[in-house]
This record gives sequence, C-alpha cells and structure tokens, in this order.
Amino acid sequence: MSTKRRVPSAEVRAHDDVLGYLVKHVQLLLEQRTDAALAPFGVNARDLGVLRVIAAGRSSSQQDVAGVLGVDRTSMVALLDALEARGLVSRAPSESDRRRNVVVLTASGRGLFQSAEAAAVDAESAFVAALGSTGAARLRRSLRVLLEPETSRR
Amino acid sequence: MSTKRRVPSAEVRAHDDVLGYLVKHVQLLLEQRTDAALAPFGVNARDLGVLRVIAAGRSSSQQDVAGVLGVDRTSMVALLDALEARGLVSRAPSESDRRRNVVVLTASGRGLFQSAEAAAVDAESAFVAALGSTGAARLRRSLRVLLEPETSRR
DNA sequence: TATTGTTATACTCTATAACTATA
DNA sequence: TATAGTTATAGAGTATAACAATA
Repeated sequence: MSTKRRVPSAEVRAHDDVLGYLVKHVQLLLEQRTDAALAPFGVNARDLGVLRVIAAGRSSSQQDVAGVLGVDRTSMVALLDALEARGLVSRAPSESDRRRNVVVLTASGRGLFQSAEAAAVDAESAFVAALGSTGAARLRRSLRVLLEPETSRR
Repeated sequence: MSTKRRVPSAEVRAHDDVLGYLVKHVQLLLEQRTDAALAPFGVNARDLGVLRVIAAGRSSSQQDVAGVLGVDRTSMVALLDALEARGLVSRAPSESDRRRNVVVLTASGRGLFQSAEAAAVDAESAFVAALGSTGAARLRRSLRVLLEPETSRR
C-alpha cells in the first residue's frame, strides 16, 4: 500500500464480488419467490411478517409489532387496516393503558397464518436447497451474527 | 412432513429465524454502513455500482449498465444525469449505432471511483469482520450460489 | 409534558406507457 | 417494424410533522 499503483480496468471488482450486490439481489429474489408462494393466500411477505409477530407474542401493541419488524409506526397503521378489514386481526384498546391498541389474530387469521407460514417455509427451503442443510444453517447463522452488533448495541 | 401437526403459538417461528427477515435486515444495515462510508465522496452505494460497471466494461451502453445492475433502463437515465452533471461520466452516441449512448468515466470520475471503491471495500470488510475471513468468503460463495439458478436460466 | 395511534405530506425507488431518433 | 434513450406518470415503501386521546 506504500506505492501508488495504476488500477487498470481489468482489476475493477466484478459486480458479483460486491457483497452489497449479492445481498440485495438475493433479498429481491427470495422476496419474489416468497410472494409467489403466498399469493394463493392473498398476503405477501410483509403481511405474513406482521401476522407472525402477532401470533408469536401475546398482547402486543401496534408499536411493539412495528418495533420488532423495524417498520415505522405510521406504516403499521395501513398494514393493520388492511389485515383488519379482511378479518384476520382485531384491535382493541388495552385495559391497562387505553392509548395502546392490543392486536390479536382472529380465528380466521390464525388459520390463514398457519397455512401461509407453511407455504413460506417451503419456499425458503426450496430457495436454499442448493446449499444443503448444513450450508443453509450456516448461512442463517452468519446472517444472524451480522445483525447481532446492531441488536446488542441498542 | 407426512403427519399434520398443530402449531400452537409457542411454536411460531421467531422473526429472526426467518430467512427473509435476516436477509432484508442485513441488506439494509450493509447499505447504511456503505452509504455512510461513501458520504464524504458525495455518492451512495447505487451510484458507486453504476461507476463500477462503467469502469469494468469498456464501451457500455446505458442499457448494458442497467442490465448488469438489474435496474430499469428508465431509472438509469436519472442516475446518469446526476453523475454526468457532476462531471463523473460522459455520454456519447455510439459510432456503430447512433441510437446507443456509450457511457465512459471521465478522468475525474475514475479518480473518485478508485477512492470511493476503496472506502466501500473497507466498509464491507468491517461489516463481515465478525465472521472471520473464511466465514466471509463462505458467505459470499453461498450468496452467489443462490443467485446462480437465476442467472443461468436467463 | 410525554406517548399511542392517526392523518397528511413528501420523497425515493420502481414500473408502464408513449414519444423521438435511429436502425 | 423494432430498439435506445427519454419523458411523464403512477404505484409502492418510507419518513416527518402535526393532531386527538390518554397517561
């Protein structure tokens, strides 16, 4: 690094050596596959994410759900409006703090979630099949490690 | 997979077990880090991607560049407008086909690209440092594998 | 005063259609 | 006719500011 060198065009990184390119395009492709698998259920990957958080935690407020998914609380309003209009979730003011809306799955929402989640899991498995089961597990672990500093620093 | 099982709420996948969640948030975090590293140069990750493709290939048309990056040709117009206004790239009609614009880096563009690319490489390295060098290489390889079916099918 | 949900607004990114000039 | 670049437009997704109800 002490000598200045010319960098001829032959030494420019190929676009598919750039981590940002790889991650972005994998993300787009996976979302596309997942949305296709979810289309029969009338939801997309974002909707399923919301349903999953509500299904996992009990008595979550809208802000709790938004926080877990990393979406703005103002965006959560429209997401829930759509899911509530379809009868998949219901909102009710919390008894302990009436500013908060407790969001829960309806019976219909629970049923749709289980079916759609199964389809999403299958789509993910198909997507990572070429890596083998150990390779897929390693990928998941690596990605979690990359997010860890972020989550532990907050 | 042959037996139907109940999935009570305790067994709902945690959001950070969902590959789509992991990939999306890693993508957002990496882009944020890269953009921060590139800010002193007045470009973002997208701009650098465009400059990189132009720097790597010789005599690329706007559509060639757009195709490599997977962006629409109509989006490429505005991207190049901004880079050209700053004197980093230049457009000229191809001599063999005057419908096409051959896009090249100016001397100023080449200089900025080399500095900004070095900063981007450093940001990437810092981002994946926790994986170790073999882990980072394995991640890159896995991501490339996931994109392969897509690129070979086209 | 501060917080939750809400609305309005704006800004970015992306996708589609139509125009022009060239082929 | 078909293609490259361009423009206009509309649709998502996201972010900020301000408001009402509640704490």
